[in-house]
Amino acid sequence: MKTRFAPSPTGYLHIGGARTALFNYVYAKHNGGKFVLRIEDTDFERSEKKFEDDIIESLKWLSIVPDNEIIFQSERLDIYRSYIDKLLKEGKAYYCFCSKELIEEDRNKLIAENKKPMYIGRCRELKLNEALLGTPHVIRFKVDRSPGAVTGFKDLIRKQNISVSNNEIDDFVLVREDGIPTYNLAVVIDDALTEITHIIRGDDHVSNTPKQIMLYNALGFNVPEFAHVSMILGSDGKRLSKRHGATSVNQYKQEGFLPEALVNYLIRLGWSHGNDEIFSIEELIQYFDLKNISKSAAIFNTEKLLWLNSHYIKSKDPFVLIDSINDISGDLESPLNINIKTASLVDSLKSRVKTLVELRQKLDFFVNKTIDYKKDILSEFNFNENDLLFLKSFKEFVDKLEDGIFNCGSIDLNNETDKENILETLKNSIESIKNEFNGFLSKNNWTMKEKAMIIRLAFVGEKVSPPIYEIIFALGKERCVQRIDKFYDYIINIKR
RNA sequence: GGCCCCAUAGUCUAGCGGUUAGGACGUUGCCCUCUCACGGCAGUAACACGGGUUCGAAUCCCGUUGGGGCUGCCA
Repeated sequence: MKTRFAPSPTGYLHIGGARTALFNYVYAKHNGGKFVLRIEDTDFERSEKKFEDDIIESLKWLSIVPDNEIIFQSERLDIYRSYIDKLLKEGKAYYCFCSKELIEEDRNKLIAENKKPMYIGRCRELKLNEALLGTPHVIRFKVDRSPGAVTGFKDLIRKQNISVSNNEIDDFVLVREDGIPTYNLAVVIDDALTEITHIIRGDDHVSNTPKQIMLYNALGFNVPEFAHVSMILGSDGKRLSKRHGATSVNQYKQEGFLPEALVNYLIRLGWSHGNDEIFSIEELIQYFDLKNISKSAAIFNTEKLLWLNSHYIKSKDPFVLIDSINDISGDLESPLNINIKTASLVDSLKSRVKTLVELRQKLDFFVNKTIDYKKDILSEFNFNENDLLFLKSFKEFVDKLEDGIFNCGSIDLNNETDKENILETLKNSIESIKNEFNGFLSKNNWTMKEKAMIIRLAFVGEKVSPPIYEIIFALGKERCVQRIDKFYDYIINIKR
């Protein structure tokens, strides 16, 4: 049992491609089989190394790992040659010397007559000679034209036979003028030679399948099973394209999505397992079956992807999140320091964001040395003398907090037990701050509700933030005091 | 145009001849609450249409409509 994913490196790994790769991967693993990656780079005009790298990298990021050494079709040209010779010798393929212009003329004529634009078979029975072979030519497949001939196959997803009259199938080109085999020939030879048993691919290949089946038969290969997965559509029901937003896997990574979320989303787009929504890759391998793949096309819905992403972000260890954020931060952002203070904020922020990018952004108040207060936000509040008095005594309170509360000692982050202890230490510190702060409030007959906002504004400059105690802990005494001072001056200024 | 495929809420889907048509995202309301989230509870919304078959159809058949794919010396 063996499946494959065979992208052409003419673009970045597309989410549609990622989904078929995923289907192939989990299906193979579910059945204890192998999953093969093959790069179909026979189109030298459009293939690029950077796309090849992107595809391999993106698959790896998604944890879709092939079992083989990656196969490159461009390195297998000799192999294809021998099979072409065989077809030629057996009269199953023929040389065609018609120029592109001539073909174009034929086409236009047929279209004008309201007929299907197919090759008219001018060279089908041509007598060959040396001189002729020296001129430009392609090699075409000689489709069986006997009356009533039909080619079909059973599709594993549609669970029915799909067949087409041979009259609908052109004498398609097997080898181009430059001697490079076309897609239909190369796939068949490679799939057969690598003994692929199940071909799971996009819907857009259904009409190629009969051609390929003819080739399997002509070359004496066993015909594999076929499963055609419906396509992913954009929000307007049209084929997914750049105007629908991100389409490449790497783009999603850069936008702060977790691979688990993308995998989970992609698999659920067209596949189901009862009412279940959340799947780890291990669970997918356990449950996945072609039986439960939907036949109809699915519209890509970013909202649901965001929900899954927030779900996985919430479940992550803060240190892992810090790594992931640093992994995608650009040159403009300074990398996050890996320490307990950052982790404490990340841990608190992770249930408030939907992407890593958003998470990084919400950390700005902490990462940046100082903050700038925004007039449009602060002008919504009417601060008075009492607020100034509060700030004064609050500053005093913070200043008197024991240094030990903020000091968590040095921790070796590579040490797992240390890492475990971190959370405990963290909890204790925040608990201490909470107790001290509540004592401070009740001593003065103040409540959290009435004082939280002014503190939040002073420390973060925004109306939304993580809980107050956690901010105090993360910021540390010195910066807290600085910000209270700055805020005090700021509101005195606007009062004037 | 021709050929092939598809059709349950805004979206992803469960359903496989008898269900109050189930779940999830979204959305709305409430609870929790130092803000925002998270979480909890409740609500909202669907079988494209028309014919058959059958005691009975979202489920089977045919047609209509709508959508997608292919129609390359791209894959």
